[in-house]
Amino acid sequence: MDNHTTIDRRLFEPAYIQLINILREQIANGTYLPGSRLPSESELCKNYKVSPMTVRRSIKALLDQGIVSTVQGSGTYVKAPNLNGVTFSMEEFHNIFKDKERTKVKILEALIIRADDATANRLAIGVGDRVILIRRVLIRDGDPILYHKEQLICDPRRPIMEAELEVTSLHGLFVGTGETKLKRGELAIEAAVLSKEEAEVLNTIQMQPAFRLEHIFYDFEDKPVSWGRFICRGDRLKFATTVGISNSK
Amino acid sequence: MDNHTTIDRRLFEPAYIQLINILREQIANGTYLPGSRLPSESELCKNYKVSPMTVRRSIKALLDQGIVSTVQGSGTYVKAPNLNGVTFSMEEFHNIFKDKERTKVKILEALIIRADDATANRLAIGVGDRVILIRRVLIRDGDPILYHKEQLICDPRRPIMEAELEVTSLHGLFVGTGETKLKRGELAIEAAVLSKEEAEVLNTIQMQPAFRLEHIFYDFEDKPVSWGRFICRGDRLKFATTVGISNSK
DNA sequence: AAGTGGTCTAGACCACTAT
DNA sequence: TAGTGGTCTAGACCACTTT
Repeated sequence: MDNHTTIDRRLFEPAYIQLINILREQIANGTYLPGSRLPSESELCKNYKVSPMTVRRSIKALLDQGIVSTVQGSGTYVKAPNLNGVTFSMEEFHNIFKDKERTKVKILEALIIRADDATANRLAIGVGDRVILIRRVLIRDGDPILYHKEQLICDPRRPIMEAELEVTSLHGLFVGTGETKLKRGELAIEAAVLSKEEAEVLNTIQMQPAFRLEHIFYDFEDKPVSWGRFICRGDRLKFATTVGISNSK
Repeated sequence: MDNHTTIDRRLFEPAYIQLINILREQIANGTYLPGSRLPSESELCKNYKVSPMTVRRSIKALLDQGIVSTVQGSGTYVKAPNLNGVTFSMEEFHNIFKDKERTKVKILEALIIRADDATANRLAIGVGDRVILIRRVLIRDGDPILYHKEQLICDPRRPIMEAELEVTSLHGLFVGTGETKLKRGELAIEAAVLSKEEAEVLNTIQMQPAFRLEHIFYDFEDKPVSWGRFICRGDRLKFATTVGISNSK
């Protein structure tokens, strides 16, 4: 009955983290199989000598990890791994930017052009209105790995060039500078094959599989400020994730 | 000073949800700009007449949504939207399976073959060992949209065919049946172009951009049970998400 | 009726940051 | 030193499920 690990209050690790790991381990080793019920919250309180809020916090964490599901009035149940709530993170993508030593951003072009249909549509402006086009390539260890093409609305109230380039600086997009005037962004991943232009910039051949990450950013008035695309060779990027109990905590 | 919305205890909506929405709205309308500090937890307790745990729950939710960050001893700060913690869900993908009326799974082939290099490697068996190959196509409204190719280890202790097909039934993979013996799975999205075979199954032309979702599932002894790939035309699938404050709650 | 999870209170002590 | 977030307690009441 008391056949379980205990929580060590002397450790640096908080009680609710210890309880998360205890329950995760018990699920991982088959003590509680998919579909079975975990001990009730009040039982866990008694067994591990912690307060209800601490138990709830631990269970909430397992809930967020997609490992269990709760049914009010009934109990907490171990979920079978499934593809339902799976998410893929951009961590791999993000890592490209992390070590600034190895990566350099090269601006290929920055000029004012007239908006075409697609651009006018996405930026909610008129066809032929002026927009700023920026083409950048991100180079790691001398190797071009990411092509970024972006169009920004021309705000007459703002000074044009240098400052504008900072509105969505690549670094700002990724780490978040805290000084932005941007409220939100919409992102989408598409499968694509490299066009001739894209292949040239990325120093490879046409028709190779690639990811396109399209983004539109909005200001606090919900007006579009910029839209663009990251293009990345498919063999340089992978979105990976796990379901169920992964071995690394 | 008391210039704020209040929490209505008569509503069905819990207090912590109301507080989440109040803070989200204030961030969305620019009351608190990116980089600025939210009122302290004790201030929020006083202002909205709720207990510390309720305030913490609300702030934890904003933290999980990537909208704010907390610094112990300093405060809670509004984050500028960035691509750092962005995740893409498989919801769109999952929706393909949801209405069972419109979608049918057709088994193209199910037979025992000898493992090749790639299969032996992923399933941790020997080259030439017997595996079960299943090729399925998912059809929606008469239109083939998803091609699934999977290889399962032959477990001599299990009866072969019918039962085996259920180990990773497409429906089971997505909704989670609760009866699985699977502990965890690893997933990865790759960009690809359709091969001749894939294009034929999906009733389209070669070299079209496509997503490949590779998966490996493990049992409770951490032994691989199956590996396979979903192949989907790029024009039938899009992974989308938002950063910052999205307009829909 | 008994048990379960969902919400919430009104405090406490600690680690950390700012000044 | 004062203020902040991080952890935790020991209860309470409610909505819901199970028997």
